Amino acid sequence: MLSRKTKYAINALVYLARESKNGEPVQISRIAESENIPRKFLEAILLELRHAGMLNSRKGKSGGYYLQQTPEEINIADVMRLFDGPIALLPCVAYKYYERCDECIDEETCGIRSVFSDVRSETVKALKLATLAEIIKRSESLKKEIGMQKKALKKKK
Amino acid sequence: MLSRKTKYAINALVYLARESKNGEPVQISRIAESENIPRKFLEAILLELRHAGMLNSRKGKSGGYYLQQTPEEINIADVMRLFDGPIALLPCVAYKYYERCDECIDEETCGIRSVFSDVRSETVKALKLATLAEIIKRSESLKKEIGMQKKALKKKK
DNA sequence: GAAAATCCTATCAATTCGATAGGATTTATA
DNA sequence: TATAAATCCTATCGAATTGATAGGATTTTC
Repeated sequence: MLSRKTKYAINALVYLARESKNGEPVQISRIAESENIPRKFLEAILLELRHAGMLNSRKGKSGGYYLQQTPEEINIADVMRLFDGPIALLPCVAYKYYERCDECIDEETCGIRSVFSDVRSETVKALKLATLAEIIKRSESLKKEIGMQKKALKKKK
Repeated sequence: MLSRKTKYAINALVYLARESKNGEPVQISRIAESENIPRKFLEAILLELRHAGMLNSRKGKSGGYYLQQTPEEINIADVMRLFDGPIALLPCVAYKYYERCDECIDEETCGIRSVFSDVRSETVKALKLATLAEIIKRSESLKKEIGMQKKALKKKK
């Protein structure tokens, strides 16, 4: 499962992608209130996202955070790796963060590893495609769909 | 990442599928030594696997554990759920273990949820297909492949 | 009845996780 | 140029989880 930290980070990023289109900085407290994230905790999260190069900030009065990369560049895979470490379910199939399994005798012929290697590839592929832009696009097309369904239901009545 | 417990469980199950084909019980200590798992820890793991119906046991002298289901029936998805809980990365897309996200305003139109729902489906599908039989099959075909490669390399020399 | 196996509950130490505290630093602006 | 308002940064905390162990109860074979 995602850690709360990662979930908060994703929510904050999507919020910024939505609200700060023109690159205007948004204050921490505004994000915290809108997304229901503990203020101080969010502060630490945004700091890490800045160090990772996804966000940038302006200090002082009228300061705040804004996207440093485009919504098309920022993807869930990178965010997850930043806060939760490897996406792989076993260290021996991790891309960054690779580590040998201690018990494993022969990695090359391990059937378990083979299975988890496939899972990792699939997952990373999907999460790389899951950019902020993609997430917003999905949510908008879902809203449209639901709207259509409600209309159809009303007509039926 | 998989917990150590789940990894141990998978290793023990694969071992049993390999070594106890005729349904003969295998002692905990033998599995523990072969797979490099702390004896007492493994004891607790096998107990849980029995309670879940995957294993059965015989007590007393010449007792031990053996598969209760076939190697084709026992799959990684079920083992992971047993020890690590949901396979989904967000509680709101979990199959068993579903839970609402607290902050989420509208689950139906959440782009984040949509992404993680896709990931979950893919992952569960792959892990359901990853039965003990499939794992053993993969490891054998990998051994064959590696053998072939070494032969080819020798010939070249 | 003794040996040898599983069964079962309780507990422990270390780590991780979610969160907070408190002040240092920077910047806009009145 | 002082002050208000924002981020920056490090330290710390309590609770939960994780990996592992202890110790004896129970069952079965011979």
